[in-house]
Amino acid sequence: MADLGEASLAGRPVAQAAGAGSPVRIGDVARAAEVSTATVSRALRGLPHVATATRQRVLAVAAELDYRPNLPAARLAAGTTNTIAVAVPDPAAWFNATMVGALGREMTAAGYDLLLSGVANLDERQRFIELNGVRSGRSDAVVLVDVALDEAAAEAFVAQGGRAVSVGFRTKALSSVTIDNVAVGSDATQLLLRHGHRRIGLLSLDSGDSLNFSIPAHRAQGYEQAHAEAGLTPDPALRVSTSNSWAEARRAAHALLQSAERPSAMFAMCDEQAFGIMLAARDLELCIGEDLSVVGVDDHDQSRLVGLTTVRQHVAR
Amino acid sequence: MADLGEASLAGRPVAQAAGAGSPVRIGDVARAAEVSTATVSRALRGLPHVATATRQRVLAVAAELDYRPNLPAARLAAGTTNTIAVAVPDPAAWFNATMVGALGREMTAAGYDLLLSGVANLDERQRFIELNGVRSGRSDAVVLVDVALDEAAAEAFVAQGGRAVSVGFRTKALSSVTIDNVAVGSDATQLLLRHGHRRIGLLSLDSGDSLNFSIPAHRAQGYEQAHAEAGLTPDPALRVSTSNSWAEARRAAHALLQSAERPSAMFAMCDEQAFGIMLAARDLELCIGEDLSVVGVDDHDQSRLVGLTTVRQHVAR
DNA sequence: GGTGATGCCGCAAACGGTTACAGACACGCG
DNA sequence: CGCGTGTCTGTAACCGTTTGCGGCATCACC
Repeated sequence: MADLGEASLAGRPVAQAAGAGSPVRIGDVARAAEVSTATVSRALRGLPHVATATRQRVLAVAAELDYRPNLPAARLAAGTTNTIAVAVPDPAAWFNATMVGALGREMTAAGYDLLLSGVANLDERQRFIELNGVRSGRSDAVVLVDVALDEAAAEAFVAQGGRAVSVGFRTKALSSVTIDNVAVGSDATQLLLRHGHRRIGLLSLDSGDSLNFSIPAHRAQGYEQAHAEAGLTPDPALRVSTSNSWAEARRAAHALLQSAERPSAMFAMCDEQAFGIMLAARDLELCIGEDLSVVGVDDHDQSRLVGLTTVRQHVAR
Repeated sequence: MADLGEASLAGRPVAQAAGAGSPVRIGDVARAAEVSTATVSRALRGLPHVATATRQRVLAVAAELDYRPNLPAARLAAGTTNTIAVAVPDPAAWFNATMVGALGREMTAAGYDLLLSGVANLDERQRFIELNGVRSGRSDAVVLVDVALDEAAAEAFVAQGGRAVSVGFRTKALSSVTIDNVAVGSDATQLLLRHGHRRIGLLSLDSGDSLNFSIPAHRAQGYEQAHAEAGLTPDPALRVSTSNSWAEARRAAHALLQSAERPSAMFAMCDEQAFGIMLAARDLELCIGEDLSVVGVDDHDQSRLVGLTTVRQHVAR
């Protein structure tokens, strides 16, 4: 049965793909293997209902012909894309990049493609959501990393059949993975309180360009909570807020650290800000660890170099 | 002419997309606008040969119906994907992340999707190249960031009609954008020589997991060259090599800095390594800037915090 | 030997767009 | 008025897979 097929391809050169000769289509494989395209399709994708001998013959012929299925065609016919769209506010930021890297590894392992979009403002978010709805068939699912969606939008998205996962914020309509940011704020603050600090500055994150308002809010809440549990009330004057650029953080910290009753410690939303604070401290010739303690949140490798204490978040699982 | 169309949609609710009612296809738009699908297709994509009135009617109807073209179908028919696949060794590394961010911005602006793949070894590279050839129609082009391709592979790729751009290394068959890494190495070394250093350590990058062997080689070449121009010969003992992890760099630097005739300056391939060196220096209670000068290459924002001198590369244009 | 179950396989109809080609129409001009 | 020219639009043939359904052996079993 398979003899003819096997025989016919014996000894032929393995790669005849040079030049731009007419691309090999599934029909060509079918013809060469003396089966129908249906069988080729099934055999190549490991579906059942294909005799072992047939499958192997098809596999051999496909390899011989160097056949590559046409993805758009397959996607159209199957109605599935094996692609997941990932939205991050800024692909270059440490946390996001690390997250994208981890997602990429998992997806590759699972046979999915990763479509990356930078989504930094409401317009872009809108566009992203529209373009990745089920209807356009661009992706099978989306994961939103620190790109918040309001409940209504999330519901509408899933109502149309969209699948979405959110990272970094919680939405009822979506499954989400987040860390407990109240706990983060609380832990960091408690740490400082235990070390005897009583004037702890809070450098919060502007919601300006970010689409995830809840993180700084929750961490600030933890900050308040830790104070409350210690029977203290934080001085509102110690609370400032900037974007996540170290330059802005530096300016803000500079001002704060020059004030009459300057804080003895600072809690920053992210390490970028923490670096800014440390720069400001250096400007003012304050010694980190003695004159000023700083706690950040992420966990750059570099953090430890400069003696920055951080609450660690394990980005990759 | 357009009256009927215009009239018929006046006052209707804008969004009737709720629920998972049968998805709107191009035919529905055509029917509602009283034109053929061909005209709808042309109108929606801004192609010529459509009367202005007709185009506007189609646009209005499409918006009204909340029509979203099905991408796989469009791609199949048009034979183009509007997608560019980007390969980077490690999406989380600073340089790569920054590059991906910049590419993403440009591509979004140009209407392209960015498909991201981590390509860290030869198998993955092979897979990437196969999957992104023209034949599979997954992407219109690829950009290889620090993922080197040998000439033969590159030629084969373009011979089949593939388009590729390489970043960080040069290949005859591909257009490539790279910095002059010999100059980088030379500049850095000259800087140190000018400052009076005569024993300059070189911390090179292993080619182990990286797919781009030429960068460290070129920089090392610049290092040699600068020495030669100054009439000096670098001590081979000062030349070590690690992966791009700061931990390994730290170990290597530790050993080097403990040796009898330790270097007074170090040139590192990347800032990750430079950080490792600085950690080692701290271990040994050497003062950066006095006992040891360190020059790295990238340009993290954080670099300036720790007094690391870097040769700056403008990643984004 | 008849019969139902089972396992492989092929036919052909989708999937939802794009586009070559040709038709229709208006217009200007000799 | 006939005809060439140019602009707009429709018809229908793809693009290359996937998959529901039915056919046909083969086999087990009564």
